[in-house]
Amino acid sequence: MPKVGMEPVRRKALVDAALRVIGDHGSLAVTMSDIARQAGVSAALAHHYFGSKEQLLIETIRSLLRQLRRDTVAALKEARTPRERLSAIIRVSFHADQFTPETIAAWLAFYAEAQRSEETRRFLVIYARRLRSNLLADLKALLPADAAERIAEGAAAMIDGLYIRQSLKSAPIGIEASIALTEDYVNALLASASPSPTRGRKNHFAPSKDK
Amino acid sequence: MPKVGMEPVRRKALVDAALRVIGDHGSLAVTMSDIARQAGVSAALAHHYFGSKEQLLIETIRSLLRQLRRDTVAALKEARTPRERLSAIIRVSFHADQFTPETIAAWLAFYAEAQRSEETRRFLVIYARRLRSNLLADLKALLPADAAERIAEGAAAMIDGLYIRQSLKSAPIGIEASIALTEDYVNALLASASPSPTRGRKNHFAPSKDK
DNA sequence: TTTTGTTGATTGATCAGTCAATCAAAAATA
DNA sequence: TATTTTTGATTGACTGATCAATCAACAAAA
Repeated sequence: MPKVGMEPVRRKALVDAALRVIGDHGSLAVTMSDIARQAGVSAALAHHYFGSKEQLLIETIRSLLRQLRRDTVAALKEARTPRERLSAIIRVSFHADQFTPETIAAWLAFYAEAQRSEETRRFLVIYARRLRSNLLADLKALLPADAAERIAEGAAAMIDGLYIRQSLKSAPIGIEASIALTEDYVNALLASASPSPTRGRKNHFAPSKDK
Repeated sequence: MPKVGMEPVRRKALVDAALRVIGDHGSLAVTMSDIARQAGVSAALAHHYFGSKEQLLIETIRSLLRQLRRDTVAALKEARTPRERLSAIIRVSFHADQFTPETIAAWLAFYAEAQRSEETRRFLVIYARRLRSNLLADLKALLPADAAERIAEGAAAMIDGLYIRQSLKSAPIGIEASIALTEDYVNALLASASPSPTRGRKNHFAPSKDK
């Protein structure tokens, strides 16, 4: 069995195993032994390749993000108009792979971890920014910048909120319904922010100051 | 110092301490010693009154929920019309006490814990249901039931999503902006769901089933 | 003296991380 | 080609730290 060139194979196996174990267990409080067992190697080997548990977890979240970016790029490639691209972004967010209980649990665990681990937080901030700016780019083609920014913020929040609500597994909402809900939001706010594309917008964002 | 009738005092002190320590630390992986120290007693006493760490955490989340319900009931008492009540519910969700980094971190930690602890999950489900049904009750006074249900779901998701995004502390959104965003959503969907209150609604919620 | 409140010390379990040793492929050398 | 050396892969066993939970004991009311 012992051969040369095992490193990339083991690293991938361990990262994949970590994702699965974390997803099943619903928490980052899993042992290196659990992860290593899932990957079919010893815990010592996991330490050998990653140095520490924290580092393995960092690599794991990176892999989650990489997958999401791959999916997003692929989906955007198919879309023609800004409006289509918006739908593509929304669809990817609820893509079947991402929306399993295990993956949702893993995301949630990383969000919690981000409260303590600066590096984990950085990665999640990257995700949040990316989602927001993807939405923003296309919204700006349809709306004035200030309205576009608000809607991007709102849509991103709704997507994240649908995720977290899904994590409770009570009255699960379903992929299609989640997409529909987010699309509805975008449609309704596009309509209300530019009833006619040129003028007469109502300002829903009353700049009321904190009480 | 030892006097009789300490039990309720200590219980409250410990629960409050737990909330603070969890909020600061951003995780439930805090020790009984940490909590007890914050409350000014020994770890053994915390075990004496709560039996186990898990039980103390359960009581802590209950207290969080109790506070939220108190605030909600109070806010609803002031509101007259269904539309006012909707605004009251939204406002309470982002009430200053609830929207501090510490409290948000605590909520997030409990969401993560809910993946493992059945009892924690039950409490969060109660919260989710309560938010949804509060919104629903007033929306039903303004809209047909099916539209009301969708908007309630969407608004609840947006509220939770704004929370989770806030937890990342990058580009924090702020209380008033969060309220405005949610209000905007409700306004826009009220408008789009009943352009004239009687007929002509568009059905944004295509009942497409999950593939 | 009984009850209630309280703690320091201890126990037992769990885990991340380390280390020395083993094994087999690859490379170097004869 | 045959033999030796080197190197990467791999692990079991161990260590040190942490922590929840327990317990025996003590102090102050009742």
